Formats: sequence, C-alpha cells, structure tokens
Amino acid sequence: MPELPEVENARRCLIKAELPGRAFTKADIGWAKSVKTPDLEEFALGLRGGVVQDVHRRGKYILLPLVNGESETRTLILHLGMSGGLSVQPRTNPMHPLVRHTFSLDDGRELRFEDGRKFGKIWLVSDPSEVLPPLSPDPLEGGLTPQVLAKSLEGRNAPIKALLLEQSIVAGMGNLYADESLFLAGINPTRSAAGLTGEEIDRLQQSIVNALTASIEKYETARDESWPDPPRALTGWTHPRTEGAPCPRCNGPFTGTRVRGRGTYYCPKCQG
DNA sequence: AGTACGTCCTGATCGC
DNA sequence: TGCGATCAGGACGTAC
Repeated sequence: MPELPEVENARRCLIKAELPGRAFTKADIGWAKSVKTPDLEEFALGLRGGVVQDVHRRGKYILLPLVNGESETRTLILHLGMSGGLSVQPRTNPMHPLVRHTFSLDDGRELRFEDGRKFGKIWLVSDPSEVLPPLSPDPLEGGLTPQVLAKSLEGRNAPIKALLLEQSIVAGMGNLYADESLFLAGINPTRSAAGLTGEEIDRLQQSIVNALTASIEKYETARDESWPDPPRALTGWTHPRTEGAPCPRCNGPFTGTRVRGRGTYYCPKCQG
C-alpha cells in the first residue's frame, strides 16, 4: 500500500508518537534479507544507543537520523516495500503476526516494522546518498514544477504511466496515485510521454500535486480522529479500480488493462 | 540510453 | 465451506 501519502502518514505518526528523542536499545530482525547495509551483526551493534533526531521522508523512504554518545551521526533508512507499515507501541501490546522486525526503545516501547510480503528494506549508513537512488524533487515541496517534469519526459517514448512510476521522475509516486493523477488530468495512461503537449504536462503536474495532497489530508483527518490507533488504509483516490465501474465524471464504464505489468484503470472517454 | 520483462515474497481474494 | 489459482499498491537486475 505504501506510496507517498502512506509513507508521509507513517512519518507523521512516528512524530506524533514522539519517536524523536528516544534511543534504540535493541534490534530484533526477523527476516535477515530486509537488512541491506551493513551486515546483521554490525547493524545491531550500530543501532544500539542511537538517539532519534527526527523523522524525514525522501520519496517513499523514511529516514531516521541517529546520534550516539560520541556524537557520531548515522541514519536508519526504512523502505516499506509493497506491504510494509510502521508503528510505535508499548512492548506489552499484542504482536501483529506480520511484524517482521522490532526495534526496542529506551522508554518501554518499540518501533514495529510490519511487512507481510517481505519486500521492505532497511539500511544503516553514515551517508544516505550512498544508498538512495536518484529521486526527483519532492512533489509536495514545490520542486517538481511543470518545467522539471517536462524535462524528465523529454524524448521518452514509454507510456506516461510507466514513467510516472520512476522515482527519478516523480519521487514517491506509486501505481495507484499514478492512475489517479492521470485520471484527474484526463490523460490516457498508455500514451507515449513524448506525445504529450505542454498543456497536458502542466495539467499532469497539477494533478499529481492535487492527488497526493488530497490523500494526505484524508490521512491527517483520520489520524486525528483515531489516534493512537494508526489510521487503516483509506481510499485516497477518486477513480474506481474495477473493470466496468462507472466513471465519476461521465458515468461511462472504466477500463482495466496492464501497463508494464501493472494493473491500470482509466476512463476511455475522459482519458481518450 | 531507453525499454521491457522476470524475480523477490506471502497474504488476501476470487472462482469453482 | 473448502481449496487451488490468481492477484497485489515496489524496485531492481538483466537483456535486447
């Protein structure tokens, strides 16, 4: 589930749970392959004693800058993959069966990393740029202007939907919000990026920002209402994801197809 | 370089 | 109700 809005929601939950200021006392890794850097032993050793300074997000990555007693700084980086989720809970709370990793804190709570499909990833590094892939400016912080987007799409003949999923083009974009952005912009997901007009790219850029912002707002409300239970996954998009379902705009039937192997839904009439 | 495909995993859901 | 088949919202390595 985690795309930019879900990861941003997770980030805000960790802030609200007052994770910053706490120190890690222990790492319990339940699926070794999740830890990419360094090796397991060094990871557990390096994490111990680290005091969380803040919770940042870069695209779909959560970054926890840590400082230990000797004022050495490292960063714990988490990627939630396809099915990951994070929560901070008292150690005594019942453990969800899909929690793969737990990071004990110095106040009797622990950071829990749930990851049913085991596609999540974890790094502990001195310099995040060692492991982070190239990412576009964050769509929520104004850096992803129509000009920047147009430049990224220049000369690219792949379907626009496929390119929106590239994190170097739109950091944080995922399959669902790609469909939603294209629906809002009225653009067919299968069209070649190079064939888009300047006006369409402008509309697409605006739709990307709108789609992500609207979803985050929904999470914001849900979090306030349901705290401390993290908001369940909510429907942060407006287009249907069922073949034949009525288009919210023209009432015509939605089409389901595959673009680069990913489930793709669009209105053939509004997104001709 | 750009594009397309297979692969890593298991839980949830669908159809018979 | 039970059970096998299919599907899932990410990302990367590989090959053309």
